[in-house]
Amino acid sequence: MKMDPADLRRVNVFKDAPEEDLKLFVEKGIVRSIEEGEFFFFQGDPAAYFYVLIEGRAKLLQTSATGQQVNLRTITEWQMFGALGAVRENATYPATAQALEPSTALAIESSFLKEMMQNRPYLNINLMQLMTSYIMEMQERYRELATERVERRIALTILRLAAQIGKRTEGDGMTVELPLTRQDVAEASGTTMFTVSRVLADWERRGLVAAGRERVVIRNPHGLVQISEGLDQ
Amino acid sequence: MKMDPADLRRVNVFKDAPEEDLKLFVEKGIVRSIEEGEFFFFQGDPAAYFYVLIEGRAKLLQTSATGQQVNLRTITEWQMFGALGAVRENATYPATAQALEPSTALAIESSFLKEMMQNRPYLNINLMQLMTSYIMEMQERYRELATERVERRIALTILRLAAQIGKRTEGDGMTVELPLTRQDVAEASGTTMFTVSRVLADWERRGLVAAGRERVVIRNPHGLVQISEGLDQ
DNA sequence: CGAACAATTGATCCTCATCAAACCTTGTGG
DNA sequence: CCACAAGGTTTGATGAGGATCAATTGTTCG
Repeated sequence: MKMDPADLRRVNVFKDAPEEDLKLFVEKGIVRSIEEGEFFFFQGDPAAYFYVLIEGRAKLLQTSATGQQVNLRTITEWQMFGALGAVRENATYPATAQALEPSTALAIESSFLKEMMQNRPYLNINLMQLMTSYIMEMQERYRELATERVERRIALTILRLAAQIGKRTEGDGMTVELPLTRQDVAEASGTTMFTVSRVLADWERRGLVAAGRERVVIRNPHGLVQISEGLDQ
Repeated sequence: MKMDPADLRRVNVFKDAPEEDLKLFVEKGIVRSIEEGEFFFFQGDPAAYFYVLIEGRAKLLQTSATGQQVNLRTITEWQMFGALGAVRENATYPATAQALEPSTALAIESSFLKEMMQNRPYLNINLMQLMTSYIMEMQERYRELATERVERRIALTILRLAAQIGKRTEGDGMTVELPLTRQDVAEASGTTMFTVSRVLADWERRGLVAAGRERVVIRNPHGLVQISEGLDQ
C-alpha cells in the first residue's frame, strides 16, 4: 500500500508538521493490515512501535486479572495510538489494541518519534495536548463510573462514542451510527451486556435510538443528553 | 517565606534543571499558605497558575453534578499539580485542589512554564513522563472501579495512598500511616464512608490495620496485598 | 464541659449482576 | 435457496453486594 505523506496531516499530532517530516515518518513506517478481532499489540508487550490508524476502527482495552475487559478508548481513522511508549524508557503497552473492523495502520518505531521530538517543538506541544485530553477524559470517566447510575453512564458512553467514532447517516433526521456490540458498550460504560440490552430496549420504546445487531443508531441526541444529565423523568 | 532554588530539584519535573532555571522559577513564584480544608483552586477556574507543594498534603478532586466527590490524586511535598493549564490554551482546571493539612505551595504562572518549555527539552520530557504516569494510573484505577469488588478496591486504594503519601512510622514493625478520614478513602475508592468503616473494622479484627480517627495505620502490608489480589479466603 | 465532627453499627432496600434459556441475525456450505 | 451453525441479543427469575438512612458512640478541641 502506498501512502501520501500529506495524509498524515490529518493526524492531530502532525497537523502542523513540515512536509519533509511527514515524509520521514512515512518512510520509516510499516503498513500493517489486520482482520476484525485481531490485535495490533497486547498489554505488556514492549512498546517498540506507535501506530496511526489509516483505515477501520479499533479499541484500546485492559484486561483484569479475572479476565474481565474494560474499554479505555475507541480509535478511528487518523488517530494515533500506542504512543506512550515513546515517552518512557523500556516501556510496555499499558493496554491492548484490537481491531473492531478490518483495519490498516502505519506502525513507526517509538524510538524514531522520540528522536524526532528532540528538536521539533511542535511534536512536543501536540503530543502533550493529546495527553492532556486523555487525562481529562479519563478523570471524567472515572468520576462518572464512581458516581453515576448505569443508565446515565450508558447515555454518556454512547454520546462520547458517537462524537469519537460515530458516522453521520443521512436519511431520517440527523442520526449517528455506531458499529458496536452490546458487549462493547458494556465494557466502555462499566456494566454488563444484559443491562445495556435492557436500557437500549427501553430507549428504543421511547424513540431515542434504534438498536440492531452490532449497531446503535441515535435518533434523538437531545433526549440522550437529557438522560445523561439526569434531566428526564 | 524564603525558598532555596535548589530545593526545587526535588520536584520530579525539575530534577535535571540547571540552577539558573530554578532561580527563575522561584523568582517568578508566589508562596501561598492555606489552612486545612481550604483550596488552592477550583475546578473550572482559569488555570493561570501551576503549583508545587512545599509543605503539607493536598488532594485533587472532582465534584459531580449531584455534589458527590471523587478523589483523583493525593499530593505530597514536592509534587507539581495544576500544570495541565500550561499545555492548553485558555485552559481551566479540570479538578479542585484542597489542602488535607495546613499547606504551603509555590504558585507560578502557567504562561511562564509554557514559555520556558519552548527551548528547554528537559522540561518537555519530564512533563510528558509525568503525564504518562497519570494516564497509566487513571487507566488502571478506571479498570479497577469497573471490575473489582469494594474490598479489593479499598485495599488497592490504601496501598496506593500509602505509596504516595504514607509516612513510615517506626515502632511496632514496618507501618505506614495515612492521615485520612473514612470519607477521603471512600472518595478515592468509589464507595461510601459506611462501607469503608465496615471493611476497616473487619481488617482490624484480622490484625491487618489499626484504624483511628482520621488515621489508618497499615500493620500488615502483605496481607493487604493479598486482599487486593484476591488471594485471601 | 460542650460543640462539632468523625466513626460505628444495625436495619432496610434497591440497583444491577448473574444465570439460564430462548430468540434473532448473519453468513456459509451443500 | 434452504438449512444450519455461530454468535449476538433478549428476557425473565433470582439474589447479592452495597448504598442509604437513622441513631448512637467516640474523639478532639476550644
